[in-house]
Amino acid sequence: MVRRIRPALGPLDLRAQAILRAVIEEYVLTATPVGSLALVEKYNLPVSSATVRSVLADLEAAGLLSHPHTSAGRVPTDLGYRYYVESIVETVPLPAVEQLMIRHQFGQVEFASEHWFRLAASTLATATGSAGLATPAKPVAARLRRVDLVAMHDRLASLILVLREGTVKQQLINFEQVPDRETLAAASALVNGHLADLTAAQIERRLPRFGGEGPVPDLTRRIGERVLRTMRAFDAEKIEELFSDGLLNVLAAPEFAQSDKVRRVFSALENRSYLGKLVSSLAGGGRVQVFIGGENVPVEMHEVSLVLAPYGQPGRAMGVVGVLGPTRMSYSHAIGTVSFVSCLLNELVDHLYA
Amino acid sequence: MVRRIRPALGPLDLRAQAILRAVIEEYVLTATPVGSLALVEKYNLPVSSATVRSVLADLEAAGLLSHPHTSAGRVPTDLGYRYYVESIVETVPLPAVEQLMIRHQFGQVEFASEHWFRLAASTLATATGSAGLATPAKPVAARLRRVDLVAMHDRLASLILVLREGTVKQQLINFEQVPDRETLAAASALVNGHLADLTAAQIERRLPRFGGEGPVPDLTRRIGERVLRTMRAFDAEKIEELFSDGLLNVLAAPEFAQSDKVRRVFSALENRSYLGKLVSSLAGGGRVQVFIGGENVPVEMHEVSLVLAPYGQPGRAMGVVGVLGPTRMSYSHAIGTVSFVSCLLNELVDHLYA
DNA sequence: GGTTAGCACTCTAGGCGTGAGAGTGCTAAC
DNA sequence: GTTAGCACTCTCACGCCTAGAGTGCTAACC
Repeated sequence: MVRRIRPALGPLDLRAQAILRAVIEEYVLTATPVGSLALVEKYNLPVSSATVRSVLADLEAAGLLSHPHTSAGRVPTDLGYRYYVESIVETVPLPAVEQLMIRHQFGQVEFASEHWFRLAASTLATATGSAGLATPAKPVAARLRRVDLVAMHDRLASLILVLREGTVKQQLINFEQVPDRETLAAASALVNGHLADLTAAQIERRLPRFGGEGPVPDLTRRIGERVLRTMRAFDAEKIEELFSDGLLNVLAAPEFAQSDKVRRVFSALENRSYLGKLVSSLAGGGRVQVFIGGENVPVEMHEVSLVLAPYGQPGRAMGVVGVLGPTRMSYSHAIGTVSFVSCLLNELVDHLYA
Repeated sequence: MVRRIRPALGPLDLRAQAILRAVIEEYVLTATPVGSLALVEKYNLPVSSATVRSVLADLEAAGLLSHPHTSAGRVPTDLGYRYYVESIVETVPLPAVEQLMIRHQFGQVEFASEHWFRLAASTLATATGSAGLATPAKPVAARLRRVDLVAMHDRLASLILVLREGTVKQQLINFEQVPDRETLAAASALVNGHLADLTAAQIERRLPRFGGEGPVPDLTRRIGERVLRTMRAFDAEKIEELFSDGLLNVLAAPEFAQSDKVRRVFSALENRSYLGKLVSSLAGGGRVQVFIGGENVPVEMHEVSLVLAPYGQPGRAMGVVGVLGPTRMSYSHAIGTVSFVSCLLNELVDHLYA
């Protein structure tokens, strides 16, 4: 699903690594091709610019750097970033100050899972200066905790499903005439008795067997079917809810000065199907993963990178948080931040499941 | 709040109106300044280009048209559009075919209010080629229908508020040790008995009076307070939920070829406070309203127009739907579409309230 | 008086050439 | 293996120019 190109070269010698690193970090900073002279001056390299030039030529031959034109400096390729991320950069944990600030923000917010994702996205956005992404922790297979029937008026009732993971789903049901309160309560009690703590699959098996029960068999059956349908829909929906924040950060980057590129980034984010795939591939567990520029399959994402991390409890409920930014992003910082936020969400989800 | 500039001129004579109309419609179509010759040819005007030129000069003097530079054609001003919208264009209802298609879509979707807003936004987006906007129908003052307490595990419970308008709010509550099922049920029954069908203000008055009741007075009191807080928050939140769709449509328009303009449009949409004000000013009732370019207060919205309509039941629950597009948009079509969709939502809300 | 043809005028968009500047790659010396 | 020196290449910014579009004015016309 993700075209992952491994650097097809032996380990670079230390000097080459240092120079690659310098090129990348300088380019991340300035967004302009970097030349040999600038490198020597800014990074106090113990060699002359001529030597640097020959190393740069080697790195270019290896496919790690490229050349917009003859008389321009070097620009990292996707492969260069990949090598940098995997072999050069050390993952620095987020500074304690920032950790504290973020923790504080999470302390401030209303204690309801929905707020956490929004906050995660916006926190990531401000901390990294890119766009923050977050999906809710989605249960692998939702389990019903309880249903409730509430009359809205004499022809409409509201069916409320509380799922074991704390999510609430609501559905409206039309009636010729809504049954009285006791009947509704009896029906939902019956449904609760039979279907509580079951998954959609289990409910489906159980459903035929409690067809004609209770004082109003039709009603019970109807509710049962609605419950099943709703839970099925919930299980099926991929990442319908992908919170994002700070898109403007990304659009402000100089590489998106032309509006068509802006539009491409934009449609990248609307490409839920690809992001959905990434998310589900990540949800298996593991740590922070990085998807650089052209490694992303959709063309509209060839100029952006994703730094994503799963969170939650494997096998129970998983979600993903991360960052979307220009390929030219500070990967070390992004990785550190995403990693921290995912740990934070882990704690919260753990708390939810005790 | 909205700087509304009324055209400060007497009624234009018919020929001038026809020419203004032609200029606007041609400009909407082509996005390039329109010249006198093109007008005569395309719109079969019974006069020569010289005559048209003198009329154009008059319209420009009146502030309805402007001139990018000496040798360019005319471009409508915001005032020109305003005059067009108020005095020239006849509001055409949406063609029956489109009406049917939209109705059909609404028939397909899950019967739950949340889906309607999303659908409204996306329908408007595709129908008008601009960005579609929709806010949920927000009750003037929410009324509690019922609360429910569900244990999640032994230290966490979920408090569920069903509001009379069909909305469901959920909150998590921490415990040292969650009380058993019966206690929770008793407590929520007590709360329901006292607070059902009340607004936040009423609950606040009632709250002190049922302090020490029931088997677990502390619990009851705690829930009561949480209920109040949640309902307060719900009443206070402006248009936290503004669904939008089809932003890419707008960004693709030639007037946003430079990326800084794109960014401005973008931040316009994130400017929830202004949109919120518009929404609440509209929510009083009334029909479709149009806000053209510079009539909008925030600078970042000076190049876009809004066509908004309220829907819902005045005094009970109101929301807003509409369209955001470039100033150069087909107002007649937008007005027709927005009007139709707001009527459709009216029907749905009516159904909700019976 | 309103309308029209004719015409000079104005302004922009785009193609072209030029020169400065940046950075390379090569070579020969260290 | 490293470095200084230097010729070479390419882009970017600037100014110039022309073609084209559209106006505004004037004088003739109905």
